[in-house]
Amino acid sequence: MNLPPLIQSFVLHFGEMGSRWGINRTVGQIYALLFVADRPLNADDLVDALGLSRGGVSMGLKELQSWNLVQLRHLPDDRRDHFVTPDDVWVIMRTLVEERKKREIDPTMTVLRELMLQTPHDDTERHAQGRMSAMHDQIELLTEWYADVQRLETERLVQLLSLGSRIVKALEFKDRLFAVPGGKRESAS
Amino acid sequence: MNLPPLIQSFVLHFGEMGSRWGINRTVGQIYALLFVADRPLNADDLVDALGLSRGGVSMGLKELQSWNLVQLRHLPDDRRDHFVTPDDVWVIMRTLVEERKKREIDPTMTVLRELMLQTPHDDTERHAQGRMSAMHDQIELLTEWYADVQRLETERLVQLLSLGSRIVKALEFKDRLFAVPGGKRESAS
DNA sequence: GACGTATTTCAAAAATTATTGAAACTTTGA
DNA sequence: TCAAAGTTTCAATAATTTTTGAAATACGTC
Repeated sequence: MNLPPLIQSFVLHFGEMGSRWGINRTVGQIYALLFVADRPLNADDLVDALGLSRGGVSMGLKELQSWNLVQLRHLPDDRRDHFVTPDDVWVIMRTLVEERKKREIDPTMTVLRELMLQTPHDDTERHAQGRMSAMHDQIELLTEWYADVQRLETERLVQLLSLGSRIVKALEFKDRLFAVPGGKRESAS
Repeated sequence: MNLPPLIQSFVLHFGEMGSRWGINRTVGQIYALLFVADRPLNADDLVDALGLSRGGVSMGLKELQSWNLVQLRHLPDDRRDHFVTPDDVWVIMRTLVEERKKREIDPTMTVLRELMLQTPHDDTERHAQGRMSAMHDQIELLTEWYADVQRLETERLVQLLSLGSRIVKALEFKDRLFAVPGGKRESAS
């Protein structure tokens, strides 16, 4: 590996974190380098810079493309494939959430929905189904909230995040105007 | 494995998803069973129900405890350790986010902060440091938002989530009242 | 302290996942 | 159609992770 020290530290860290993030070292390193690179890189660049095998780079890039985390880019007068990550870190974050949801949440929701349809057969199963139902409903609330918020332009989203929990102050003030249909009654606050 | 069909499907699914969630099959199955069980279970219960080895169950429980996802519980007149998951799925979700942040985000933030302090040494490093800085700032905004929102009572949180992006309507209305101190100047909107 | 029970540890084996590199395939331009 | 350049595949190998189960340790009671 032959990289400026700042970049090398970053790349090595991403390689190490890979296993916690559900990707392998190779993929982590390739992504890290593309993320900080100041120009599109091709497979040879990656092989040289990271000291990986040709095949490994090819597979890593394929995986990153399947995650929509890198994009193919062609340079004039060069028929090799080059790759970049999106410039906008918000685009990257949205992609990450989207893809993780697809891989880590959607399959479970499918199973939970199926299990909801079965008829419990004794108290133990009835209790289990109740727990699964609670899990299902909570995940659904979260994913629907995200689907909703995700449609906001980045600028509004940042505004919202910057506000943090001060948002609640605004809500308290407006409780009467924006009542949630069917919402619970509360003790006067 | 000897479980009612509804529970068995759930347990097997969690075992399969384990690898995507960064836990192993054993841990996934143990957690799933504890989550739906209608009483605290001990290590023997888990060995019998899941067909795992004694040692595997011990290690799995240790890992789940390190994640704060299961709690030790003692029953009267029984000196064996029993285990439960928290009843409240919101408590579970908060724990999960907390622990994933600790494992998947905090180490990277530490590295990013260190790399921010280094002096870039040419244009390539300067560009790389800019990218790292953008990554750092975005993650910080998100984690601070979460730290903030996380302090809300569950009821308020659910209220907020239910509102989804309709929250923006409220914000638009109140832009002038809740200006963020030090916020960016923007083209007139 | 000694006994019986419960729990943890850990080395070895099994299973899974990552990586290499050579061969096969694809694409492009002449 | 061919040759050269670029890319992907995949079987073999390496590395890592998971799982087992027997031995060691801890705990509680007499």
